[in-house]
Amino acid sequence: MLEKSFAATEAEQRLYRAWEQAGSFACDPTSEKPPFAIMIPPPNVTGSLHMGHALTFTLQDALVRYRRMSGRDVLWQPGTDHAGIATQMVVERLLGAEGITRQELGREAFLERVWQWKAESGGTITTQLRRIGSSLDWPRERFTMDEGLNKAVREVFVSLFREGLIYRDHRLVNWDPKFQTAISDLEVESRESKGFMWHLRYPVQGQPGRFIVVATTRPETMLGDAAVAVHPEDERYRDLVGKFVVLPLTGRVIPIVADEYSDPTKGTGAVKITPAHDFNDFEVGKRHNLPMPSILDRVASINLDEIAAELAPDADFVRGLHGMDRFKARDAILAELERLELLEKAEPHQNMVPYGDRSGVVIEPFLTTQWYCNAGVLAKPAIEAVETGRTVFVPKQWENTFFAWMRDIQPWCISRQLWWGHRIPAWYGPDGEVFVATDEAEALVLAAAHYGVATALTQDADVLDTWFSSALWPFSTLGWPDKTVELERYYPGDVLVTGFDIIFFWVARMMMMGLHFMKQVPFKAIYIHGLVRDEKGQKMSKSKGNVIDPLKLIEEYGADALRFTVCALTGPGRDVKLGASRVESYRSFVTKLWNAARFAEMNGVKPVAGFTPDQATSALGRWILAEASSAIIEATTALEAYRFDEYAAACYRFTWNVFCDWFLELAKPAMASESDAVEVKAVAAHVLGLILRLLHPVMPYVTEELWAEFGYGPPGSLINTAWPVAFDVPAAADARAELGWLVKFITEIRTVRAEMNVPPSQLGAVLLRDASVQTLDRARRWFDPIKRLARVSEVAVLAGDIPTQAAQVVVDEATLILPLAGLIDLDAERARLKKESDKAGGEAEKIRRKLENADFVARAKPEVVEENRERLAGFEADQVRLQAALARIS
RNA sequence: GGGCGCAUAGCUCAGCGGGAGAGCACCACCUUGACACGGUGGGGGUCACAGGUUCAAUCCCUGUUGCGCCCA
Repeated sequence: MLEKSFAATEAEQRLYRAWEQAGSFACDPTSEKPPFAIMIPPPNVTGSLHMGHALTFTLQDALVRYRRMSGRDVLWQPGTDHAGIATQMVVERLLGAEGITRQELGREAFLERVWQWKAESGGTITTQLRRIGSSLDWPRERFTMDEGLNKAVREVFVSLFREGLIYRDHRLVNWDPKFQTAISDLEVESRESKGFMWHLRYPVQGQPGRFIVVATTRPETMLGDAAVAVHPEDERYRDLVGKFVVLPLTGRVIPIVADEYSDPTKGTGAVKITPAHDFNDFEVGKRHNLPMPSILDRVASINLDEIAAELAPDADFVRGLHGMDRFKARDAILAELERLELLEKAEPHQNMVPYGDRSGVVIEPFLTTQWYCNAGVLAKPAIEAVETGRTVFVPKQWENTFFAWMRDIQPWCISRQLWWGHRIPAWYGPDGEVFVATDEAEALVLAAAHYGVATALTQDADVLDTWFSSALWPFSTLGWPDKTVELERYYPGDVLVTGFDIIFFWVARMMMMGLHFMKQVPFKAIYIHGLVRDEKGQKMSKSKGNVIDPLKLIEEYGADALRFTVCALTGPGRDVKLGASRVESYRSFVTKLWNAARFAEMNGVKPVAGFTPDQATSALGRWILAEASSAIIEATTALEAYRFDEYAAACYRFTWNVFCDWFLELAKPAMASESDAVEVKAVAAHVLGLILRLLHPVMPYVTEELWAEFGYGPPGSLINTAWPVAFDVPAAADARAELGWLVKFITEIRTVRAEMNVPPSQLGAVLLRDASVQTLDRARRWFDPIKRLARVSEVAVLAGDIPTQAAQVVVDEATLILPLAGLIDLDAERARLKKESDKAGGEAEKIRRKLENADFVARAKPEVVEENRERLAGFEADQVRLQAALARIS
């Protein structure tokens, strides 16, 4: 016997363990079934489960469970990525607590510590993914730093290098002075901040007293200025182009150049050009062949090495800046310029300042030599794959975002000055010659060939961007570069599920690498979901304090409730606004299902071996079976279209509003009757089984629990039970018509009784007037349910005049008379009938006007015209009957 | 500045060329033989605004306003 309520926590742990131990999540490469593969965008190994994970993994798990039940051999590939910076940070922080730095420890010992940390703590996220029920194929779990994946990384690097698609280049990168590494422009967030636009006066050489005023937000970089640029068409400065200015403080002479980058409408129209410290200036510098001195070092302190030779002999102030922090140097330089009367003004200014998203410090454009990948070339096939529909975005609009980014993709800086990551497989000879090879032995062979003698080499100290290895995930996890059965079978994957914020990160890179190395797209579809926000629609963030912990929600309401909530709220292209109250209200649905099952069990409902829908003979049975079949179609269609909201709604509606509200209520008398009980129970069992199957992808625990409890199959077997398919029910249309009538009949009586404030405890008679034989028949047949549900003592044909005190209701051709002596307010009843009649009249009038329009009748589709004629007839008939009812009591 | 999206009941959102819907919240009644995490009934909307196309517009087009996001 089922407990009074569902003990989610206990069931979740027990069932998940059972599934995992039974190997229920495993794919089977030898299977005859068609494969279905989802690669997760690997979560960060340092991460812990947040609502974003809860969303994406719930949706993926629903898809995966649905496909598994639909007879596909499902591979849902789990794993994590090594998250270079994040992981290194975590371990450095631990070392910090012991009072040691990574440098003191040394590279090798440090990496050992990272692996040790990974072994101890790297499983947090994977444990938590189990909590929300993710049916990932755990024995196949991979890590981007695994041996096999490392092999793939080296293979790819060498291969792209030899094709000329990976190369070294000296250009600006986004430099994080805290971590002292290059970072991706995607790891940089622009924050609006209140700063100043400082106007600096640069003296024109040879024209004493004449200045050119440049406006800048970063005065400290003036030490590295290589030119002043003005717009070629700017009249104010035309005569100065080709002349020089004496750079204040340093005494260096730099040219005034004409370049369209300078915007005459902004600031003074003249801009200082610091090629080594600004991305735009870098381009200007290249156009004009300017020197590019850096004046900051790796930690963003002033470094004069590259400008020392050109410093004026008396530039002691500048010499004193060496080693000073960039922001202190800014203050010092401004003070000095002011003293020299070279600071014309300082205007308050809103500007965008780049910050490292992990370090939180201001990012510096920094001139270094790094490894680059020619993303422009790799992007072309990826763009084409989406253009030709080999990969489709769902919803489609996201392909615009993808195109916009891919068509303007910049060279991808793939080297990082970190220790934790895939070491770049490049070795240098004593003269700096580079040898790229999959391992050192091969590099030594190359070097020996190059130099003519065996030559010792030094490996590049840097590691690759984490996304370089994540990009290979869709095929590296399957064993590439080896030709494995898995690779053959599960590549390309069916769908990648992720948030739109990830399009640039994994999606784009996986597409590029997948197409280049596998010659096929990595996934046929990309389903893009929204972000999870709080109930007010605010982004969740620690600083706002509005973060919701999915594990807490699971503890409080159960994983099924959380999962159902997520599905129900996931519409296409919409963010998910989620709060505890939403989960709480959907938990009611879990409880409702539980209670319905409990009721069924109490009434001896049990699956009947060999029962099929075509055996049903009763209208009630045929009706609920036909409704169930419709629900199967709705749920399946929704899942096929990634409409998680519609899937959830279809299940909810059928279970609650059809099965519980009507079928079970109507079945109560039948279950108690000798003659009808057998069939109705068999039907109930059948339909409940269908409900459990339909709901399993979204509510795996409660459905699996009930599945076993009722003996539909052994414990833990629902996960591998076939997804239901729609079926025919004999005389379904008749059953639907009959039950449709019954529902309407009961509802109408309920409505009028409620409006007349008749207490439910008081039963009343229903007298029929003008009822057809069929209606009389039905009323007789369904008397028990009508009695129960509409609080009716008897249904009879009206004999003679209607009682003086009665309410009247029109149901189709019949008028129902409810004698309510002592309970009815005749004025109120007249008002009610008049309102009803007016409503019908109003509708009728609207349609009549439409039908009187010759254009409408001539041009509208015939079926629309016909439908309107029928509706008009219906409203007119209702109005006539309501008028008649009104006349009888006036 | 460029691009994308959104605006429908108090809230969250479906619908999307021919009858304005759901869930939650709200109000009233009901401890009826699974369920008060329940049952029954009800109220509530110039479908942002202004034009246009059409026999017909919440739905398509244009513009306006407001909000959100992405890119520069």
